[in-house]
Amino acid sequence: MPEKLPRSFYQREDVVQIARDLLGKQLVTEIGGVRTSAKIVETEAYKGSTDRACHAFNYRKTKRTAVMFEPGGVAYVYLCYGIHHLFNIITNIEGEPDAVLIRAAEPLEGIEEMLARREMTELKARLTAGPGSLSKALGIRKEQTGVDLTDDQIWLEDYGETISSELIIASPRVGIDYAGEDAKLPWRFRVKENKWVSPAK
DNA sequence: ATGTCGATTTGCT
DNA sequence: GCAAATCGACATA
Repeated sequence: MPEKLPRSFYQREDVVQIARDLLGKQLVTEIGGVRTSAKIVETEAYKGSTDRACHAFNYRKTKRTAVMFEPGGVAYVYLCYGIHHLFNIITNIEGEPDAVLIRAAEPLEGIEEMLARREMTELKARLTAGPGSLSKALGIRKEQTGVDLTDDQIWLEDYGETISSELIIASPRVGIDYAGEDAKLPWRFRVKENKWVSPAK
């Protein structure tokens, strides 16, 4: 039987380690009465205290980032470029605004529903490759910000699959040139030679 | 296959 | 005002 990841998984201190650990876990949503799930194959870590690329850098708190200061184990969904809903998992203890962005996953359950949400007819990697696409396929919208990940709307399951470290590729995050030196940190993780990751750079 | 561009909320200058 | 943790449409080659 799969195990729902407990709050303690998210409340650990090292957000980079959590980003690695999330590879191979299943992201499950039950929104609108339909269960959909996908196996995570690509993530990125953001650390509020020291990382210029993070929205809550230097503990900057706004209406949008307030949820990042909550104890680990809740969802942070924000709108990027005015259109895309990007799904993040808040980690660490209350007051430490760290997050992991889920960038890509392999579709497993509810594929018909995911295709319908994306207005697609054929199963292609595009369905869930890239943070905006993935959220749309799983039915996640910014209204889900603050949802408790140990509750029954959005959660993660562990099927005991571990991705060995040789299969994890670390690389710099994209689209964050404004972050200066921090843009070079290798905090993006993906599963090697996996067809479901977003286009490699 | 590669490039440019528009969509359109949020927060900083 | 403008640029952003993006994507897909459309153009050209």
